[in-house]
Amino acid sequence: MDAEFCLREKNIKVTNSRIWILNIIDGFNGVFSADNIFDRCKEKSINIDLSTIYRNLDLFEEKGIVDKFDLGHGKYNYKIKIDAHQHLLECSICHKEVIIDCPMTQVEELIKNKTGFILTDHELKVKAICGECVNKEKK
Amino acid sequence: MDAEFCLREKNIKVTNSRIWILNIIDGFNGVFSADNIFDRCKEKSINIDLSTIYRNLDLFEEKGIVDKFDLGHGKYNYKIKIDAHQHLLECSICHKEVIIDCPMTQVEELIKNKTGFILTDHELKVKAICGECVNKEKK
DNA sequence: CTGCGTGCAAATGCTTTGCATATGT
DNA sequence: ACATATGCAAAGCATTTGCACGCAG
Repeated sequence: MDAEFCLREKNIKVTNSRIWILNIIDGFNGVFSADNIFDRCKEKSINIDLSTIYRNLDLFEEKGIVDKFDLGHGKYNYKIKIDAHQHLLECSICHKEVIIDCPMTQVEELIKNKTGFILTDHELKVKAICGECVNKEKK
Repeated sequence: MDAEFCLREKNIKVTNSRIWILNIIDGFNGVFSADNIFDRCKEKSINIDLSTIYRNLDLFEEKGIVDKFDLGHGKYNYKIKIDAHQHLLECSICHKEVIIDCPMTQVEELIKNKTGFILTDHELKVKAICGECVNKEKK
């Protein structure tokens, strides 16, 4: 992964901290937390503050570079977004559509965490009603 | 909902706090947090400590009465478990099986939170490999 | 009676924020 | 040059814990 390219591509200002963080993240295969990055920095004697890590993880999430989720341990975990396919949600009533990032990432991690099983593939179909139609129905 | 019955059924010692909490939870339709319960207690002038609420929510989660999940707001949300169907996960390699509670609850809430859409139905198929087979593959 | 449940107060731990300085474009 | 990013220290906030007392079985 070329960290610098990745940053430019997303219109994020290129800084040393960000390059280091991206490279470190890339070294973990899979899930990591803010202080995993912090620890790795200390190992490498790179001085990056935890707050900087949090600020950048937030930024990366916003820019679609990482996913942020929770496994119920009272802290956030992150994961590089790869193969980030999307799903189309269509309201069964008014047929309005929205696109969402595949929500299975977090489910995968949850299942891995609870059972040790690794999801290799999924097929997800959902039916949904949009908020407005729900409200109309109530009246 | 008969709170007392619900508790006995799950072999949980019946206490006033627990009955109150269950009844309050039942009054919310849908998602709630620990301090939603706390606030409602204060409104009703019932003296239940937040720590008691947390302790009991943990217990209820363990006993399968509620689901605990996170919407990315830095706090936990809970939801009464209704229609708690399960999924069978089978390892594609050794065919070992595990049963998990349907993981879509959290997805539902996440989607409701992000898009306003309410999921009304889902169909989920997954392929998975168990931890041991993953390790064997690595060698 | 006896152990579990609870209130209270304090601690914990992750995450966020304010501010002065440093850095990238 | 100028806005943005960062380090540092301190604050914030949800959740947890220790302890003495109270209550259910």
